[in-house]
Amino acid sequence: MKQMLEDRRYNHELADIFHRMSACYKYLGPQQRFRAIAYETASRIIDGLKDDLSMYPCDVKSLDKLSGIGESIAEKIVEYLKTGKITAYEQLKNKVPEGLLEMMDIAGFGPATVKIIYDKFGLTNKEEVIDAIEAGKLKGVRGFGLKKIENLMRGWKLYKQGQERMLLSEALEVGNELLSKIRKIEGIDKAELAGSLRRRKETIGDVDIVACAKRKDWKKISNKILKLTQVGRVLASGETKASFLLKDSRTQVDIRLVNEDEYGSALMYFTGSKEHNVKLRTWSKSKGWKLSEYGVFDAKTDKRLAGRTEEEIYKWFHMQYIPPELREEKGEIELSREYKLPKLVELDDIRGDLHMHSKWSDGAEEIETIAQFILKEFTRYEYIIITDHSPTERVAGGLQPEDFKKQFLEIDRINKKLGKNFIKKGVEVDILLDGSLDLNDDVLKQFDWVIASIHTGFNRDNTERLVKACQHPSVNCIGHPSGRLIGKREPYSIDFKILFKKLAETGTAIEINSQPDRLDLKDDFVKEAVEHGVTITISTDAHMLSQFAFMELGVSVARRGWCTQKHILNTQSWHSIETFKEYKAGFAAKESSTINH
DNA sequence: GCCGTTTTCGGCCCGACTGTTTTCAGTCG
Repeated sequence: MKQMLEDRRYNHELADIFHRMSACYKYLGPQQRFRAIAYETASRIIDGLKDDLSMYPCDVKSLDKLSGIGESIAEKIVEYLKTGKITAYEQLKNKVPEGLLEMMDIAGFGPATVKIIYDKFGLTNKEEVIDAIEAGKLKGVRGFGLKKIENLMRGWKLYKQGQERMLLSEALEVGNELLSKIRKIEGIDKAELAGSLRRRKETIGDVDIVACAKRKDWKKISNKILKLTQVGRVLASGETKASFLLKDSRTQVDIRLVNEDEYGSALMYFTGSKEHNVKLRTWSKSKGWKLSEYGVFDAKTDKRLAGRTEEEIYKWFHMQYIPPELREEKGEIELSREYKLPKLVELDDIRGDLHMHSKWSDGAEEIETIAQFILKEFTRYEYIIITDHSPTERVAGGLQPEDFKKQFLEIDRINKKLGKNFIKKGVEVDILLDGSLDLNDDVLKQFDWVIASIHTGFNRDNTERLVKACQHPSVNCIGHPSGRLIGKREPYSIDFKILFKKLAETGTAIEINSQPDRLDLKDDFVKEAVEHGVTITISTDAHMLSQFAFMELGVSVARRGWCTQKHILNTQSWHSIETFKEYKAGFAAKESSTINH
C-alpha cells in the first residue's frame, strides 16, 4: 500500500510540472500559445486521471492513447516516471524568469505584462515587482498608463488577500438574494445564476448572472443594477456587461444583459465550464456551425439557427440536454450525442435524512422538535434517523450505552405519539485509531442504522481504519469519509480504490455529508464510488433545524458525481433500506462462518 | 504540442472590455 501511495503523487507532480511548462510557453510569446494550451490540457487530463499514472503501462504508445496527450508529452511522462525529472522542463526554465511565472495567476498580469516588466527591470520575484510598481518606476513605460498600474495593484491586493473562494452555500445565498432583486427590476423578463454557481461547484470564485431584457431598456436596467444596495466598487460597465464588487465582501459579480433570442446561448456560455464551452464550440465548428454567446449560426451565411433556450441549442445539435452540473468536459458531450447521459437525482427524490444530531449529544434541539419540524417542512420524508455521538466524542456530548437505551424509549414514545414509525434509532460511532469502534457489538446491533466516522488522527493514512470499519457487521455507512473541511483542513490520506472495493463488497454505504464546509465525499470521488458499485447516502449531519436545508447541497454533489436516483439509498423506502442492511448482515454471517471453519 | 467524417498539415472558440491607442494588443471568461 505504501508503494501505491507514493505512486499516486506522480499524477499531481506531473500535472504541476506541465502547468508550469505551459506558463513558460505562455511567457515566451503568442507564437507558443498553442503549445502552452497543449501543456495546460495535458496537466488537466493528468490531474483528473482516475488511476495512478504508474498503473498505466509505462510506455509512450499506451500513454499516447489518452486524449490530449500526444507522443511528445507521453515521452516526457515516461522520462519522469523513470528518472524523476523532465530534461525539456529543466532547459525551459533557463529561458524564463521562473520566479515571475506565477504572477500570471494575478488578475491583470498577463504574459505580455510580465515580460515587459522583466525585460525593462530584470526583477526576479513578485515582491520586487510590486515594490517597483509602488515606487512609481513603471511610470512612462509604454503600455503602462495610470489606470493600468492601478489595475495591477488592485489585482495584487486581491491576490494577497488570499485567493480562497467562497463556499457554495455562501455564494448561493448572496447570488439568490441579488438575483431576486434583479428579477424585480422593471424590464427584466427573466434572469438566472450562471457560472460555477449554476454548476454547483463546491467553491465559487465569482457570481455570474444572465438577465434577459429588451435592448432599448439595457441602459436603464444597467444603471438600476449598479445602484442596488449590495453594489460596491464598479469594475467594468459596458453596453451588455457589468462587473462590480459587493460592498460587504470581496465577491465579484458579473452581469450580462441579453436579448430574448440570445438568452439560451448566453446562459450556456456564461455557465461554462470554459473547457466544456471550448469543446462544444470546436465540435460545432466542425459541423459548419458557429456557437457563441449570441446563438448558433451557420458558419458561412451567419444565419441564426438557435439560441433562445439551452434546450433549443442542444436540440439543434442533436444532443441530449446536459445539466449544468455535468458541464465539466468529462465525457458529457460525447454521451449526450448518444443520448446516454444519466438522469440525475433530484432534491425531490429524497425520502429521508440519515444523519443528524439531537440535544442528547451536540445538537440544538429535542428529538420531538426535530421530528415535528421535518414533518412540517419536508413533507416528502418518510423517515429520519437520529444519529448522536458515541462515548469517545466527549466534547460533542457522546452518549454511553445506557444513555442510548433511554433515548430509544424516548424515540418509541414520540413515534407512538406521531402514530408512525417515523424516527429511526441510529448512531454516529467513532472509528478508533486501530480501526475498532467505541461501542461493542451487542450495543451496535440494537440500532436501525450505524454510521462510522473518523474524528481523530487526521495526519495519517486512514485507509486501513476505514476498511476495518466496513468489515464490521453492524456498520451501515461511513460518515464524512475524507474528513476535510473546505479551506480549513485537508482531507486525510485514503486509498479510495481500496476503500470503494471494500464498501461494495461488504454492502456498506458511503455518505455525502451536506455540511457546507464538508461536502464530503466530494464529486469526483462520488462518481468513482458509483462506478465501483458503492451505495451512496446523502445526509445533512444537521445540528440545528436550519441545517436540514443543506440537503440541497448534498444533492448537488451527487449530481456532479453523475448519480441517478437509484444510486442514492435515501431516495428509497425504509423497506429498501432494510433490504440493503440484510445484504450486509448476510455478508457478515458468511465471513464469520468462513473464519470459524 | 495535439488532432483528424476537411487525417500527417494546418488548423487550434469566440467575443467584450480596457487602456492607451489613432487601429490595436492584452486580458478575461
